[in-house]
Amino acid sequence: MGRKRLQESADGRPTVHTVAARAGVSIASASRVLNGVGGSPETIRKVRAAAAEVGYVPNAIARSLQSQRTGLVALAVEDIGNPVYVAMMRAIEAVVASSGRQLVVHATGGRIDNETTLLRRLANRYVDGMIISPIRVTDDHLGALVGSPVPVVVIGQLGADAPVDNVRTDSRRGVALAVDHLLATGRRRIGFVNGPLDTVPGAARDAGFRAALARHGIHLDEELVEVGDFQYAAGRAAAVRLLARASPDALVCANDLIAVGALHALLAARRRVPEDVALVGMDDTELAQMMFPQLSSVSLGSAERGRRAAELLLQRIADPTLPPRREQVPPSLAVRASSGATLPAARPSADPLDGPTAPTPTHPSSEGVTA
Amino acid sequence: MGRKRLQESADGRPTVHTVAARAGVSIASASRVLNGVGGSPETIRKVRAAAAEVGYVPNAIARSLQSQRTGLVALAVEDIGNPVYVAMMRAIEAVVASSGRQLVVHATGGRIDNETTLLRRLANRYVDGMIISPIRVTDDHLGALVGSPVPVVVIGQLGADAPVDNVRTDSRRGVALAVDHLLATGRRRIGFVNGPLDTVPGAARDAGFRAALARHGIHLDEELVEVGDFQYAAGRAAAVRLLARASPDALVCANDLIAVGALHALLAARRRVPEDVALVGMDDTELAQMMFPQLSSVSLGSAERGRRAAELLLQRIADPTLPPRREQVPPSLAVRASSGATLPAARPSADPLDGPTAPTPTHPSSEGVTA
DNA sequence: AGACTCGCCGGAAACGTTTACAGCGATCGG
DNA sequence: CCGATCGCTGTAAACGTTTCCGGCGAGTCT
Repeated sequence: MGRKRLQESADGRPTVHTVAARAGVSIASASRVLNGVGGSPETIRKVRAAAAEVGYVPNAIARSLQSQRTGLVALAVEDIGNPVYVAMMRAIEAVVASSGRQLVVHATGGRIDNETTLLRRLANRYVDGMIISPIRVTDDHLGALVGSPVPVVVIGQLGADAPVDNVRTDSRRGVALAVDHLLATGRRRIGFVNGPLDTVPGAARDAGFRAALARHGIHLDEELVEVGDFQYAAGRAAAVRLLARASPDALVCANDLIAVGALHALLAARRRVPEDVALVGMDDTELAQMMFPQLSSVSLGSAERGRRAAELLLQRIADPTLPPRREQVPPSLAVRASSGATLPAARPSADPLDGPTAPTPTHPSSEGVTA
Repeated sequence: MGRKRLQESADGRPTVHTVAARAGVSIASASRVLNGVGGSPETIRKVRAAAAEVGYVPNAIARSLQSQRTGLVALAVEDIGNPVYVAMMRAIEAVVASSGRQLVVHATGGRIDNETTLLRRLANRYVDGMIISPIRVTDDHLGALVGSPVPVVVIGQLGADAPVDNVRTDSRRGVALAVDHLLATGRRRIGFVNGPLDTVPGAARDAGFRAALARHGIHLDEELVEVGDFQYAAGRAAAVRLLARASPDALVCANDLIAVGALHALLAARRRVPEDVALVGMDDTELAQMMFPQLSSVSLGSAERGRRAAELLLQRIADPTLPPRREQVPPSLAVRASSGATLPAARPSADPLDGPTAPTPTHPSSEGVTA
């Protein structure tokens, strides 16, 4: 009852040997036919028939071992639930899939050790490359990055000299877009709900906010700044704290999740949006359009960044000798109902579908004002 | 300058041969030490030192080829952006990661051909198992499922006789929970915004809605039923159509995304929620709690289903001879502000954070009323 | 007609790991 | 003091595939 040696795999499934034996040819010929390279018409016929009869499917692992490539690409982000990463993931998945590869997703929870072990584990060659969007960057990171045996593309800010493929945006300028817009529409006491300052985006957005106010010669009242983390619940709590001690007429949030939390806090505190307080989020995720009123949001081009990162990665996999490249996606501002009104103006009853005074009725509107 | 044969891998990275040679032992001894099984103290010391010096990392592919397991688990869902799948994915990721494995994610877009090719491709053994949540089930599916050479667990409704591990919920009863609740709070003209009827969940929810009304002896006005797909935009459009021709005092939505779309449509049409129209979604995703007012929603235990599916899969990977099992997660109803008021009652000013008349202030409240 | 090319074929060597097996010295018990 | 036991080691086979290379028959060119 024992399987014939060298004929079928351990679990009884057919191998290339099975097919070859059944077709009466060598495994070399069988392999060639199955890969569509070479073979006489007669051989091709016999091998195809044999393969079909036994239901042969090549073993991807053995193939990988031989070809030194797995057809897998990894993506490591902090939280696969954050809509901004969902958008990135969608874009990446699309280009990765179009190259016949598949995506392995890791949720790092933003923990440094997780990320570095992930990077080090790359050395075991289980994937052909990796896209990582680290939220904190340490020297350890950098070391693991440059020493990585497989291509890595980083989405996000990185030291200027790091010899690593990198696609980034300018979130400082993104925050400035929001501030400019709010000032232009008559807001004066602009609050800021940020994520942790020890993260790369948190620090950049804080700097951007302060710089933008300074550029307009406006003194920043520290009471108007609050910090939580990049989640909904924390954003809501932070906004509650801020509202308890200050009365902003506008709120910039470092994140759409935070912005949604802030919207909750505002509505619960009986402030009208946008009449009493204008609200601007960041990342311009689908969430922004799902809220009521729809949220203005600074687009940091997450889908675009994902797409470009994936393309960079595929190119580097194809040719590892490429010099490190850096791409930049400019931010833009999508103005929607949550910051649309400078005062309770008469509503133009244009589109019955949109919120009070919403100027942009189109659905996936990316018609942002690029400063 | 050519690399020494059998010493390092094609790209110059150390192999077990490198380590063995450097330590002056055989590759068998090196391998044993590196796997922590056997070896004299002296050998262990030498091998460890050699491995550290050359920075040896074992090649996962070669290991997989030998051990016949990859340490990867696949998850195939329709849309990785839908928060219900995000919740599932999180839960699955947690248990999969705790077993030292990693998750490969596929977005099928709900297209049948995609799903079946995915299932057939399992035969190439690139993953140790797969969790799939098909939205439509054909005979082709079933064929590929039962014939699959690697374990597959299905999340969702499946033919009663299919010999496949399966975790499901009872969405018909879920819809009934919503209808009962709305009737109990005095609603009489209950509308229903559903997804496509040719999908498994769409059909089940339609049947559940009709059965629930019939059970209460209520005639269903077909004007109160509308169909779109399971996305936000389509849900919104469907709700707009429905509101244009009928005046429900409550709306059940097959999905939280649809419910959010319906909320938009309602607010834009100047219907107050819940005073004029009560709103209940399904899936009880994070989105439901992010809306204002917070949405009542029928929990179908998506995280729980994901968790259980992952456990089933891991068990079957460990022991493939297990008989097929089926688990059922009961639905429950989370009542929140969007259906909380039967009439504009006086607000208990309990928690300043919550919406008008919100009865459940706790955050990730899963305190649903299980009927 | 003979040397050459050319297409096809099969044997065998890789890819990098784990592991069955056998050998071998040292220890232990009688 | 000698045979059995035990722990350690190295050789080699396996996992399933692709591919290099030499051989061979049939044509082609001179």
